[in-house]
Amino acid sequence: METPGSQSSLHRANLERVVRAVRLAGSLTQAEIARTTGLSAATVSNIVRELKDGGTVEVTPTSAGGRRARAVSLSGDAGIVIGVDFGHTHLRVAVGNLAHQVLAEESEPLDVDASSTQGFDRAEELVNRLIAATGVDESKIAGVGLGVPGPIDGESGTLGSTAILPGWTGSKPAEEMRGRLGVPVHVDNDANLGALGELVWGSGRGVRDLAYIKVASGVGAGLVIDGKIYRGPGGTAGEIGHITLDESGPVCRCGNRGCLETFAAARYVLPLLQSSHGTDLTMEGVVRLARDGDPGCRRVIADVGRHIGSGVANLCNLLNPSRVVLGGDLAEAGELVLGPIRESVGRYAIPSAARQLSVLPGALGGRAEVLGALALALSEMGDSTLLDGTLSAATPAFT
Amino acid sequence: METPGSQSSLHRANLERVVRAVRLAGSLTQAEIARTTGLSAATVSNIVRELKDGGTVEVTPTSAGGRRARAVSLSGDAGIVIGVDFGHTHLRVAVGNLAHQVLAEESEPLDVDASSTQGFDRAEELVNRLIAATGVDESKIAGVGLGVPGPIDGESGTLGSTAILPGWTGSKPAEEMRGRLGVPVHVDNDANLGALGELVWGSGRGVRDLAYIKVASGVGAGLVIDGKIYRGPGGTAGEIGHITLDESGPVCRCGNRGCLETFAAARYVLPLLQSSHGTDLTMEGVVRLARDGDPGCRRVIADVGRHIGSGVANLCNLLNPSRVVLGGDLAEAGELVLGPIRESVGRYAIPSAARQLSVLPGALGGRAEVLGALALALSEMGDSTLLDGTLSAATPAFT
DNA sequence: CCGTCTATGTCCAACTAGTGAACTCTAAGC
DNA sequence: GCTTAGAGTTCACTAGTTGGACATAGACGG
Repeated sequence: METPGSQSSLHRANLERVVRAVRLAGSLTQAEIARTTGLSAATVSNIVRELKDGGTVEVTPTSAGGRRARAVSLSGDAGIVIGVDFGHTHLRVAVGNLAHQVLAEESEPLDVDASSTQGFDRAEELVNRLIAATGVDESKIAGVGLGVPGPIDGESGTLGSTAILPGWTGSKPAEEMRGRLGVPVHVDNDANLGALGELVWGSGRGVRDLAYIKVASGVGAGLVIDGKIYRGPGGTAGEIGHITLDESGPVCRCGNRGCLETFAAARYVLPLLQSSHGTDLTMEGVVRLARDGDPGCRRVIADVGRHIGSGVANLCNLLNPSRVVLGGDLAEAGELVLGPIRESVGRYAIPSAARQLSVLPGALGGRAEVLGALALALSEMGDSTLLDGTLSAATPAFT
Repeated sequence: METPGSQSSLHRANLERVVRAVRLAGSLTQAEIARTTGLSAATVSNIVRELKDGGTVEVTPTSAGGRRARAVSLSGDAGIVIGVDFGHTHLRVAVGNLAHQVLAEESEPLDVDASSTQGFDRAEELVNRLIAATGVDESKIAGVGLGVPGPIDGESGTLGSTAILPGWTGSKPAEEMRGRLGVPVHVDNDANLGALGELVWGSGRGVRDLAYIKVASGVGAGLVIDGKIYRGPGGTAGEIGHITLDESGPVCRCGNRGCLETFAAARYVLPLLQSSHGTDLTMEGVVRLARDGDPGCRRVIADVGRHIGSGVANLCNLLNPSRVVLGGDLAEAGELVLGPIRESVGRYAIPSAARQLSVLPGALGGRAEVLGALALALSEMGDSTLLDGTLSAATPAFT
């Protein structure tokens, strides 16, 4: 860290290499570590001892001078990460460890009109409750990922104007939560986190580039390019909801006309069904009715799918992701909405780009965002954090 | 290389670090190298000696035991790279050195109907001529970047169907050229190379994310994300020309209707002016007439700009690049086309994304692609190639 | 014109960290 | 019970970086 490019940094890199290998495999013997990392057995021996002393790693079977295959695995309590997701109506929290396991997860309703302060209070409470429930040491928290349903200004960390949580505009969620929990907090918007969540734990496993389309009260997309969230220089990448589909279409809340959102988002779609199906319909309800065979709801969902497909076709021509994952309430409609999407993509995207695109429903449902927040905390932390001793009570008092 | 993660690799990394620092600064003293790289003066001393012996670096003023500030710079003949660009009607070749300087550049007309073999023959000839002209040693060629006006299949390196160079479909340009020149050849399509060229030498300097829009007989975009060409998993990213603007618009050669290309590309636009301005009009001619005040041409160009702006607005919403550079013949029209583009972007893109977007004309004109090819050769080579001794006749006979 | 001062580059001894080879240990197979 | 093979450790060695001592040369001031 101090001296970039000199033995100590090499050593650090090798430590990380070992940790990464162990994490990916879950559990390895030293010999296997040596093979997968390319390091010599002797080096691995030293590194494993160092990590074991530091507490980041556990050596399972024998403890003394045993010989046969001692499995090395990340010690469960080396550090934990927390994901917090503020949704339109929910607050969700998940606790995970550095081995990418989710230890606990819980959600509770959140009043939309609540002030941001109340929201953060509730979040802090729920985090503490979950930590207590899992029985881990609070000091082991390595980082927090935070999802908010609105645009975040990259530099200042300020939450931009969002019609979803009216009282929250201008607040600085990362700062707030850091103040309460005393650990690094990383924020991003829900679409980006959903993308990351599906990539790591859901329908995007095995892919490096993914677009996560979330249809709820608005329409947004989270882009993951080469395994990392792509935010764009201004932090507003992925605004698929405001692609223009029809220059003379309905006026959108963004001020333009005929945005994809005006054909697909709940706030514009639900009114279409009000005269026939009553006024207190939700997107969830429409999906349920459609699955039960209601023709009107089916038609509306298919139309929404077609329009989303047009947007995805544009996305596909421009970005050519290998996978598109549909999230939000609408994903529950399954083929009722995916079919029309695929059809539209097939029609409007150039064939070579469309051919190798797979459009899948999200596998995580409403959990995608919290899990993405967890993944964000893990990735922002980097593997090095757990080697710094700040976590694992390593570096005994010799300074 | 053999042993990833062990002193020799550290040494390699440090060699590269020094080379990179020198390249970026052009010329540095050892003390400055030590400061910018963070390495110790002793290490720098050793590394510089090694590089000097290897021939990759030159030490300028004194040669013996002098003390005051000996400038270290990349030796001009440590290696050269070559860029080759096959355009619609041109063949362009540029020769550059590892210090990112262009040593020679030349273009000649190329018959569209020529076979690919003839084209490669001509390219080989021109490359040899330029090498002879610059007086560098042919064995110093480190790599070649090759631009072709059509889609390249990433895996096989096969040129896809392209209406621009009819006889070339199915050829493997990289293989062909490698066979002739005997050095690594990297291919990409002209839009991607144009993007890279403008990024490194033109209107994109200082930016990390850029979209280069090339309007010629077709409309394509090259995307650079975080300093690297983004091709997408299928290699077809950037197909902005086939974004659908009007579902019931004219039929496009891609089979869809109302693609951006049908409103902006030469093949669709020129016919509009045939009855009034004659049949042998070129895009260049239209631009010239427009600049001279011809109202019909001005109108057509403005309309093209508006449509391109719609496409850019979509691009902007989805990807949020910090800069869009317009290339191709159309760029010569300057504000006549940029104005309408900006206007359209302002209208159709979400404000937060549009606000920080700058739309600029290309600074390199028709040279963007060759220079991009040069840059591709440099970047694909990586800094390490010139440390391998394969180039610089290092590693004297002691094995 | 000369001494002093300072920054530059080089040399050397010390130290860090990885490696191959030898060695110890265990469990399995005969 | 003996052998064998794989696992992990120890040790001497080597590669490579570092801090400090040293030589050098130009700038500055007298």
